[in-house]
Amino acid sequence: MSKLVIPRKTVYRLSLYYRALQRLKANEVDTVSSAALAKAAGVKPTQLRKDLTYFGQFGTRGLGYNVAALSAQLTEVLGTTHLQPVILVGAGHLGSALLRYPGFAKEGFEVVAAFDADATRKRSRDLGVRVYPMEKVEEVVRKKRIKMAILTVPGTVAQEVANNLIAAGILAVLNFAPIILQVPDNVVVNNVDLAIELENLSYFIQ
Amino acid sequence: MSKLVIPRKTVYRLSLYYRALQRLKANEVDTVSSAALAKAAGVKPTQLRKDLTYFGQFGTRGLGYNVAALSAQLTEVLGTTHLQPVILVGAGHLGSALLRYPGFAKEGFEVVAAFDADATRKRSRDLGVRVYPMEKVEEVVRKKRIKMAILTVPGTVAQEVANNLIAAGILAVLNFAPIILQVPDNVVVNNVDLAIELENLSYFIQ
DNA sequence: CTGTGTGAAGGCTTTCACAGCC
DNA sequence: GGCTGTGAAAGCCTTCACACAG
Repeated sequence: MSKLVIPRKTVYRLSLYYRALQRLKANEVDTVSSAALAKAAGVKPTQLRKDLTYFGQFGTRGLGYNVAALSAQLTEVLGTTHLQPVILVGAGHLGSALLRYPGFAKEGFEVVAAFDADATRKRSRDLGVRVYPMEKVEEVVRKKRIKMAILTVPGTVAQEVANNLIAAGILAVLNFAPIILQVPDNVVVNNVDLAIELENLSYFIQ
Repeated sequence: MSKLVIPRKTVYRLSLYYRALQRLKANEVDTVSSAALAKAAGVKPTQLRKDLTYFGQFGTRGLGYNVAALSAQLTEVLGTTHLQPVILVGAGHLGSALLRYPGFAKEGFEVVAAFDADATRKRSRDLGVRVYPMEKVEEVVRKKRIKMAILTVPGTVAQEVANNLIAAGILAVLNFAPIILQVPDNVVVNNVDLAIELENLSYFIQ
């Protein structure tokens, strides 16, 4: 009922809160105030409280939030209760590094297969997952009903590859190529553009 | 005079426009309408025009924008006219991949040195830049007057390492560690959190 | 007295609508 | 006629102020 009314930015911050809660849990803290949690997440306390009200009331007045309970609620809202399979397309330098990046598995994502135009060149290194030739991508996506893809191919072919992925059934793309993908309305794209992040930083220290 | 009033989000989009213009230039297009450029950058035409008015008038009514001229103006505003030296701290999988990533140099950033707690383990591979032990970081930052750092150390030590960098004179950090860094007001941080981006995508395809 | 929940106010961005110029 | 430049309106998000609960 409430899902569609949660603002995009709030959803994003929920992940930050969740992260911070995991750290608190690891430190065996079991209650936290909005002030403390907000600081850990880099936001203002009122914003944290407002964000939480979008999907319920979880705190105890005068006390704060129960770490375990709030954590569970966030998992629920974010839909990260079950593992989500992901493919990686483009096993160059960046793609290979991401395959070895432990952060995805830690947050509940499993990279089940990787694809590259030149599958053989990468197979030799141990990437922990099989690298298939690009031609296989549609077949695998369809068969395993994969919905999410990490796209680390060169910008020149990114749109074309994205089109194929979408045709095969991919609904969400984490795009590292430095172009804006044109996609249908039902497909979500998040862009990670490292050069732009640097450029942006450099502006603010001029 | 105008720099401080340009909204943060506008600055970010200026980089997108710049990118799109480079592609147009490569294709020898020399005039572009706000509609076409906006599409390439993934925004609405009115937004593009509004963004540009923050620092001047560059178009010709009835015609559009001169690609080369607008491109030059953006370089000016973004302060990317001269090369900006950057250091990379933490040469693990992700850090090493970033060292080999051609996108930084292409956009005017030179990674001049890398640092790692275990400097020797990485030196063997050809990363195109020297990997120094972590203890050297303050010295290098001070001597070379480096202002920007890419932080790819584990989350557990990220805050501590960031403190050292800032003490040495770093003013901007591109942070890949999955924590929110607490920094003084004069320091800028941009966070890139790959797991959160994936989590965010997964929410929207539930 | 501490700390949450929330309507209302405020501020920031985006979008509209159209005047102005080529 | 086509397309930019821009004040005004709308929309969205954040912050405030304070009621309320433990």
